Amino acid sequence: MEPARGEHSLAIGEFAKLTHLSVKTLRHYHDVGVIVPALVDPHTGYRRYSTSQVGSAHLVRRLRALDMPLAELAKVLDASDEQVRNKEILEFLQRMDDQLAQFRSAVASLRALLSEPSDGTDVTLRHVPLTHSVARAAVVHRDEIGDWCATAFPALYNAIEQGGAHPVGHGGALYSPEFFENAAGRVVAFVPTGRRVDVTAGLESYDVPAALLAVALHRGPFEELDRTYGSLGTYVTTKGLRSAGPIREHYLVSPDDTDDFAELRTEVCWPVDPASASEGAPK
Amino acid sequence: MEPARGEHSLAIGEFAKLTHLSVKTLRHYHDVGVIVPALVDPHTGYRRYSTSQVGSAHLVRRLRALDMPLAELAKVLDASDEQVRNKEILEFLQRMDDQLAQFRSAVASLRALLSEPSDGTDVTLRHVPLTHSVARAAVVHRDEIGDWCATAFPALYNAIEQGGAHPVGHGGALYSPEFFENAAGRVVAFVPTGRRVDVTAGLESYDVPAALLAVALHRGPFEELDRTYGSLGTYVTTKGLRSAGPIREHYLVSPDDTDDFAELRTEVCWPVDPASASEGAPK
DNA sequence: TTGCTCCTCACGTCACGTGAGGTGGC
DNA sequence: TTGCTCCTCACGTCACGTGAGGTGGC
Repeated sequence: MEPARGEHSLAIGEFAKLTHLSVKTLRHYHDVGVIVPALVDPHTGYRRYSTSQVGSAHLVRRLRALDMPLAELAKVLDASDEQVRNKEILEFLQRMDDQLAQFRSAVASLRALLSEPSDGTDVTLRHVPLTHSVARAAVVHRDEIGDWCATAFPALYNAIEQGGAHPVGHGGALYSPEFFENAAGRVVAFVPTGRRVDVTAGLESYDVPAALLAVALHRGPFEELDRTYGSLGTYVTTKGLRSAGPIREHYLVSPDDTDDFAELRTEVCWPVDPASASEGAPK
Repeated sequence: MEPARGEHSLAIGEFAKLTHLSVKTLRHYHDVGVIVPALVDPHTGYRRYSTSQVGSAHLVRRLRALDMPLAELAKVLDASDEQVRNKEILEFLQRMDDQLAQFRSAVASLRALLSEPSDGTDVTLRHVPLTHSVARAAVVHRDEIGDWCATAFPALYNAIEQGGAHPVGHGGALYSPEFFENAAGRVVAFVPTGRRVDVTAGLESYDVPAALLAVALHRGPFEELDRTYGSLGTYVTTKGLRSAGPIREHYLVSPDDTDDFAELRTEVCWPVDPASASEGAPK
């Protein structure tokens, strides 16, 4: 890219003043291709920027202030079409709104932890029978679990309807230990149907196994599930129960039912070995 | 720290389930002293966590969701006193409010850049004489410039009053090239007094040098100063003017005068070599 | 006893910042 | 010509994640 006629060229230090980006930052942006100098002296390696690059540098500064990754930034700047570029930026701003909401709820969650006493969550033991269901399984990262469920459950309910069947209970999911221990692992989202249903690609007919479950009811947003997991896990541990199989969640009141996440209700179910439970009973 | 009587011990994988922190993360937190296991088997190295540690792990998760640095987190958790701890957290939440405001203004600044055309800022050339002032100088990082000015200027106005003098113009500051090029550099905040004033420690009597200034008026928040710098710097470059000395800002309407940052008015002044200006004149 | 869980390095990632040591431009 | 600006490595930082390779516990 050569400077057009009438444009003037700036040394990196001058360009830093006009853009409020540091020299170190500018060199880094050159390395990764975010802002490439209009000219690089082949002999000395001196970078020369054109005054016409100042505007996009200002854009870069603003997008970086909002933590847009450099790789995405490079793509945005490369967008040949002006309108494509602005559309991508507006989509990014949309994601920023989501982040803002997350931020707010993180603050609320911290305040709640400080103000509310560690609750003595009620735990009940419950036998559940094998349950015919329609399910979708995948390896999911914890960060993406919300989005994944948001597409999985509509697909499941839709498939059940297409199959001429009806849900006979709330949707739920099984979480492998790796999901918690590695922050990513196999998740099975299911909706019970009571009978086998023919399903389309991407879904499967699945029998949720019978189990003895230690169950606690979680009230509120999913980000605060750790508290209920803590109470339930402490209960299981102190009672000397041995865990048996993937943890389950039952979505009694889900985001499909309410926009107020304080109203969400989730059963957290910790499968336990019946032998360990009966050992504890006589005590 | 040994587990108290009645507490039960958890392997790292179990602790991960109760806290929703990954095993890798828990090992890292051990390394840096944020969450130290209640017990480490000296033979096998196996970590053992007590159920009483679950609560502080939940706190850690929330503070990390708000990007509290681990070093600060370790201090918060070490706070012997319960009240000290909560006070530190509430102070942190206060800082979060500030961050939230910054985030909003970053979004606004991006939208403004997309919607408003690159403005043809008016630039004027102006000779200013040497000006007796009271000043405070320091090496300041760009991130801290706002806070630094917020303490510097009240100190300057106060010293002038104590010295029985009066300000004879708006406050301003000189910014060394390094401030822009390295994101940190010498800054001199000054308030003109028209005469010498005896000053207290930390301040100095300072003569702002005479200069020929290329001046542009910036309207709006300081985060958007880059746009005015871009216009002004482009002007100086295209006119073939040589810059001469640190850039100055004059705070015509400052945060002391208004809470609405859209109303801020800042003169950005680019000292230029008079010889280069007269060369341009005949053209 | 099998496999699962746990362990410790060592290195990678992301977006720069920090020197060291050296050369070019006005 | 002096000093200032610019250059390129190489390494550090922060908060983890990613394997590799190996051992302990039920």
